[in-house]
Amino acid sequence: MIDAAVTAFSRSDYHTVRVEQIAAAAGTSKPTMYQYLGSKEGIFNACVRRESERLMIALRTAVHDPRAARGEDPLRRGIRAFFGFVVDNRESWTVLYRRAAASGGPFATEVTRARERVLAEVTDLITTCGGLPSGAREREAALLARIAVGTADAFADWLLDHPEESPEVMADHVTALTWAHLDAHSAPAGAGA
Amino acid sequence: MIDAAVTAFSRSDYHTVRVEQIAAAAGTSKPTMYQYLGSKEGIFNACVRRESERLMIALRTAVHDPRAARGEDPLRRGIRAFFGFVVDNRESWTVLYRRAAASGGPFATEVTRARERVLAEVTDLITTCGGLPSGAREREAALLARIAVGTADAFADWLLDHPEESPEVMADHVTALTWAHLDAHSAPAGAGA
Amino acid sequence: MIDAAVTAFSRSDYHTVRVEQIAAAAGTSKPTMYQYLGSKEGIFNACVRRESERLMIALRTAVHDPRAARGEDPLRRGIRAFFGFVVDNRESWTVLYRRAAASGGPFATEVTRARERVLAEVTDLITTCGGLPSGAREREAALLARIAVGTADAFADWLLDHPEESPEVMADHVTALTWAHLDAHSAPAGAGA
Amino acid sequence: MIDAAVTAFSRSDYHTVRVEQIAAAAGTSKPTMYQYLGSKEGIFNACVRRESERLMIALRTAVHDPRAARGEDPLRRGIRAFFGFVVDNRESWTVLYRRAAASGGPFATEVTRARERVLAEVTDLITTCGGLPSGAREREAALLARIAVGTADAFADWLLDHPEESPEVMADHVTALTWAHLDAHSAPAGAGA
DNA sequence: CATGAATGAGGCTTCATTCAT
DNA sequence: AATGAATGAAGCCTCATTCAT
Repeated sequence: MIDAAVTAFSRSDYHTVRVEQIAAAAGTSKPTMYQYLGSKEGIFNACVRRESERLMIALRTAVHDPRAARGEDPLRRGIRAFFGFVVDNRESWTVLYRRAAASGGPFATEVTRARERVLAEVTDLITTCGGLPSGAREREAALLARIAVGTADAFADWLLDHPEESPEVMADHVTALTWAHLDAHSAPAGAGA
Repeated sequence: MIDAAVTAFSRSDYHTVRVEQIAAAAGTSKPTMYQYLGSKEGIFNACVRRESERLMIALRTAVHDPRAARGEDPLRRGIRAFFGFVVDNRESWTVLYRRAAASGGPFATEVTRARERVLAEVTDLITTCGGLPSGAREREAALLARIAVGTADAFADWLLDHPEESPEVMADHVTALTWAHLDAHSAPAGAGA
Repeated sequence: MIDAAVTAFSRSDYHTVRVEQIAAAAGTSKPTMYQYLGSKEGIFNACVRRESERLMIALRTAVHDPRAARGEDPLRRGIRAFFGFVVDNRESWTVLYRRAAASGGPFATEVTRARERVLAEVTDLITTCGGLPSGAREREAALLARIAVGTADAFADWLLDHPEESPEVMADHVTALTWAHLDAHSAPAGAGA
Repeated sequence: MIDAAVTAFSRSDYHTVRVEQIAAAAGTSKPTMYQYLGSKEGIFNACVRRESERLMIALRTAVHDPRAARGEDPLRRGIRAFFGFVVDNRESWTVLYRRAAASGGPFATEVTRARERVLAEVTDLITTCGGLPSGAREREAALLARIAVGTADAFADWLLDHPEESPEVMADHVTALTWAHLDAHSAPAGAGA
């Protein structure tokens, strides 16, 4: 039922999606949805909450995965998981990130917070993984998280037009990019790397 | 009059913005707006068109600026201009990029095209400036453009929460980042850069 | 529900009738009407279709009525039924004939066609009933139909101002008039008949 | 200027005609029209008044025409003139009769009255011309007038589809019809003439 | 409990109508 | 005197939301 809602909200604007549309896609009727989710905003929030949770789990699982190779960088595993999630769950990602970015003002309680939660999680990932060079504080981690998120978003778009690209390779790019920024930050003079 | 519309559309969702609201902010009345722009979609399209144009001009001007230092990289000047535009014209940028990204389906003729135009312009900038290392084709330029745009977007957000940061320095970061990606792309090994 | 619409449309111009007005008269609300009829034009078309059907049925029933006196002219029975319908259902008639005549251009799909359908039905009645004198072709039947319709319309108006008149007697007048025209047409000399 | 209005009002419904449309057709601008006619209703009333006057004059002129043949029936001359007017001035007639018939309630002061004025004039024509047989009172004249008007209207429509018909011959039909009715009225039994 | 049917509230759009030029 | 530009008022339509079944 929420699945249908996620799909719908990922395809169109919040205001463009009609509750009846979601109900039909979910194989039920409007009143039933209202019984369970309370309101349209409730439906949307439920979507955000659930997909948000899924992303968090994917991230944490990847980072703390005991089966992971010892030698691999936890940060790298995290980035890979994050990036993979965005690519594999484009609908979820759209609802989580794009719709949240689109809503101006305190539209839905959960909506704007969702973006922050995503950002916070990625920031946390970067921070706790200790990938930051000496002198880098959490502030830098936050900026880095935003850039990583923006990059992943851009890349997901890119894959739409170029399906032949390998997500794996691209994940490497993003990781490299992140590291590159860490270095660049240490010496923000300008050119080179 | 379009100014008011841009401000409004940057603050809220397309559907949330009320035409009367724009009219009031523009110091005029609804019918007057309809006389000039035809419809709500017309108003929005006008915004997109104008801001789009402003961005293009900013970009081209910066690249071909004869007053620029001889030795400076045209690509760098372009990136700087682009980035500066996003930071200095957050409202324009929101309308141009975020709103366009948020609209699902072929919402407005101009809207989805705006995003592509922005992307195309940046791609063009990267391509024609010859900043790409040997072996890089236009496909890489397109990907790079998306990443640059995503990064700039993420960064503009960052500035909102941290106004003490200097846009200048941050512009350098982004430029560095772009270069970093160029390098990373050549050798996507992973670490260092 | 359509009853209320017919009454409303018979009382005022199409544009003067307010949908809310109809809804109120029907004991329901605007959205309900739109759910069933789709649009204001849909409401009007529904009226035209239904009343049109009623007229057709009244006509055909009268002509083929097996209980009718053997010796009576089918044409006469038809004219009587037609005339009776116009007099007894002034609202229906107004919607079917006057509103259709008033609409300039191809206003509503059903509207202009309604008038033609009425005319066609009456023409058909006259033609098939074989009431035409020798030498009369279908062209004369069509003209005759128009005149009969116009006469009935004029007469219905007359009854409004003179309620004391007996419709029965007047129906005879119209029938006589129709016959008279048939004769007049054969010898359009001018006087007497 | 009124010419343009008459043409416009004959082509479309009162509400469908836009004042700007009339102004454009008249080669002037809206404010100018308002200066002269005061309001949209004023414009319409002016049309009705003028065309009404034209019809009256045509009728009276024909009836009292001293140049007319001595032996010809004045009533016949009147009917002929009336009928000719309807055919030759379809626009005027539409505004005068059809639009008036369409307006329900006390729409425009002049409008509903126009129809009555037309009817009254024709009634007067019939009455004063003394064509009525003994025993006929003005009531019969009024009914007769309505029927004549309705017939003329129907006939004008007919001519649209059959331009090859001669108005002259048809005028004879109508006159014959009128006489026929006079006779029928004397013996409203039914058939024959 | 789950649904078909109903509605209250509100948005976009359009005209008839009037000032400043 | 004639007009381009501006607006107040009002209508159609839609959608989130709720009763009776």
